[in-house]
Amino acid sequence: MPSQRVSENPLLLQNIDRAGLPDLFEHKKHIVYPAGSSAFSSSDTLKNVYFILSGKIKISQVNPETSKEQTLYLLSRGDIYDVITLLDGREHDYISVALEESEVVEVPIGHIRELIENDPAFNTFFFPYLAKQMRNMEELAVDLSLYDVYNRLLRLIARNVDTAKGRSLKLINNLSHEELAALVGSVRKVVNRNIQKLKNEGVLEVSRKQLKLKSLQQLFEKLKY
Amino acid sequence: MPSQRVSENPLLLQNIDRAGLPDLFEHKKHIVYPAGSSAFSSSDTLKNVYFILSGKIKISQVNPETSKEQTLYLLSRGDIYDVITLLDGREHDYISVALEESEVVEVPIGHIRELIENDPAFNTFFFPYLAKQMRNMEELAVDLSLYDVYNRLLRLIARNVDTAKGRSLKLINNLSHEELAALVGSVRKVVNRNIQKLKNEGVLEVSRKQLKLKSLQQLFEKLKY
DNA sequence: CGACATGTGCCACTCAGGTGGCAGAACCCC
DNA sequence: GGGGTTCTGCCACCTGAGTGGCACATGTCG
Repeated sequence: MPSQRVSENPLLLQNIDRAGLPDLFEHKKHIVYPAGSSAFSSSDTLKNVYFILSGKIKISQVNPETSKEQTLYLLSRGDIYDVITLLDGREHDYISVALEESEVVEVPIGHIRELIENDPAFNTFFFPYLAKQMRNMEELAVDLSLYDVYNRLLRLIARNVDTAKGRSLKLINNLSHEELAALVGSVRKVVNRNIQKLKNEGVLEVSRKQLKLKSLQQLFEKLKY
Repeated sequence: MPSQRVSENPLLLQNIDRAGLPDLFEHKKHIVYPAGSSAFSSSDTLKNVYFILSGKIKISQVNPETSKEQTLYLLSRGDIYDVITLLDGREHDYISVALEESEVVEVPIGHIRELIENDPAFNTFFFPYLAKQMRNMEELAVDLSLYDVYNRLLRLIARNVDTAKGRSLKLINNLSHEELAALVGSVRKVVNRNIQKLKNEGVLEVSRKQLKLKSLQQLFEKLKY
């Protein structure tokens, strides 16, 4: 079967192996970012779209005055960046850092625009993905505005319980307190304080760069409201 | 000319008069919400999409514990709601209130989905609109996380300087301090404090339910970072 | 193995911003 | 015109969360 269209697979990247994306993207380019390095930039995403194959890439913004940082997206396998520039063609300010070694596929933005125009199957995947991103961002804003750090942490954990694996948390299981702070919009020491509290309350098990759920029930109890 | 397609006008609602949307939307329904009433609900937007013709509709979320409120969107002429449910078909939690008398056109969600599938001209309007919404929500999250109330207010004002009319502010020019607080994620008294400060600094002119820019230059000076 | 970098845990302190309360101004509508 | 509602401005007070500083634990790598 020649040149299978990526869009014929509604789960997109789920079944694509390391070899890369199907032939459709002739100009695709496989890139590996080492842990700690900065990944694509604002000017890159003006020209290309990036499909994340593995790893973890943090997209954040920083207040130059206070140098406080807020993580906006934590990209991992299956994510697409930058959908905003993809939709309107305008530049988008952000900083990106690979939190661990990460593989991505780079595709010229025009190719994806063609897909969106001509390939309904791609869109059955793409539109709900857009919606998910919008919901996530809305949730971040609501969390920041309506909940204190303790509850933001609880909610972050709850969103990342891995229903399959039970006790370990997906996506946030090997982040430093510094990174967790950037995710919930606070600072390291305040996050630490609250993690200690959660530990004492029997919600979490904590070790260096490792959060583990101790009791799902405890978590839900604290979360009730 | 029979049945003009709405999509042939890239500015969509800009040129549509009170009579309503073109015939394309056979099942369209014209609705007027009185000031202070709640508009469409989560279950409404599961079935219909709403095009705002006039007025101001606040979409917000409330923390049931503290009853603090955060405004997520301030819809006015040209806005479409709810794009998230439109994209993924799933329910979306929110509260809506018409801050002034508002006219909308209700269209069954399936009709718009057809437009998106079949009408590229509609999409040249729709996709950038999506991007704008995403940028706005991102900006809200960043503001909440990285700036204090004083600066959030400054930024809110800056985003609403009416380049045409100079001194009066678009969209936020006739809101109570309570509503301004919900917009910037704070509470009435804190917002009041900061508005007084802005007044004393010569940035704003203030009267009941009326903010006016006093000095654009003053504004930009405070905003510099 | 040992030096160095990174991550964690706690202390004491400060302060922006949220709370409660109240008086007076502005507006609305009968 | 007058009673009631909404909005505004200020006060004093409290508290969550950010700051600075430091000791120690855990990794990493030559």
